[in-house]
Amino acid sequence: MVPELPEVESVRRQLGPRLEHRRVRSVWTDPQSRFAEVGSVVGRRLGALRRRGKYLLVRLEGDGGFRELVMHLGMTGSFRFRDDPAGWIPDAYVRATFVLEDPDGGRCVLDFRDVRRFGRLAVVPEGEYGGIPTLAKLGPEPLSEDFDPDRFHAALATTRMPVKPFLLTQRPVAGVGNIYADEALWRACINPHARRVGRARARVLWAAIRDVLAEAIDREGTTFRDYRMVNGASGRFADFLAAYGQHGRPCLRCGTAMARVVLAGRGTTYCPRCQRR
DNA sequence: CTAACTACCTGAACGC
DNA sequence: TGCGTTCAGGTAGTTA
Repeated sequence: MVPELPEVESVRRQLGPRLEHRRVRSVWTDPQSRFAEVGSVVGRRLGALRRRGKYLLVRLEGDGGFRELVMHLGMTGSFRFRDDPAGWIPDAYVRATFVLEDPDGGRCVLDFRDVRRFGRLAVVPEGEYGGIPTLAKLGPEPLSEDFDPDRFHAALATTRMPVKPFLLTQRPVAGVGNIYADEALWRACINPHARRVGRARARVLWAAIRDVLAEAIDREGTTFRDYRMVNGASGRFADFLAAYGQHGRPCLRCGTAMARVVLAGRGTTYCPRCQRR
């Protein structure tokens, strides 16, 4: 449901080729959604669509210094092309619409739809994320070489927060949200309340994060409720969840009933036997 | 500076 | 059937 790194990466792969090198002809934004500054993308040519954590970034090519369009799907954000063969009728939840023109003059219409309005669209000078604090302090990309097991262990040692809420801050690693935090901790047999994670267990968690995110990207993410691909399809990782949403079901490793608690205000599912404190 | 708390937002699910 | 309440949760802003 919730767009985390695998979901955002899947969106990036589908959306990117259809944005790059196109020029923005016009933009409409929902006045209630505080996206007014996005109007400044009109006339700009779009560079490659990149991703950092759960953020999508597009360089805006134009006069003077480069600026950047920063997009976050929040809880329920999605992009759809209105010329989609499956048909896409804009509804009350479309918060922004981009009319794009390709170099041959062909036009297409891209809608940003977001029921709960947690999504964000912003335009900033390229790389200047001071107004987007989570992006400014974002940890390393988990599937890049910047994500190093020893540095991850060191990062975990800098806080006294329980490990799961700390993962959700996006500081030790980028892009892990509630679903994949529960999955990675289950795989690593680490209790979500743990306040100290030793070097060896940090390495296991490091590997678990990389593995679960890579597997979820292979299946185009998890669709729990709202999340959809740009083409409207659902992600196929939901059937492979071992922890998230599985409370009451037997643990896939030991058969003990999975437990659910609220930790730092977030629903948290774990195996009380495999993931002992 | 860190960490804890709350607001934001709305449909779905739930309870009586 | 209908109405009110609770839940979901990523991020940002505020407070201690």
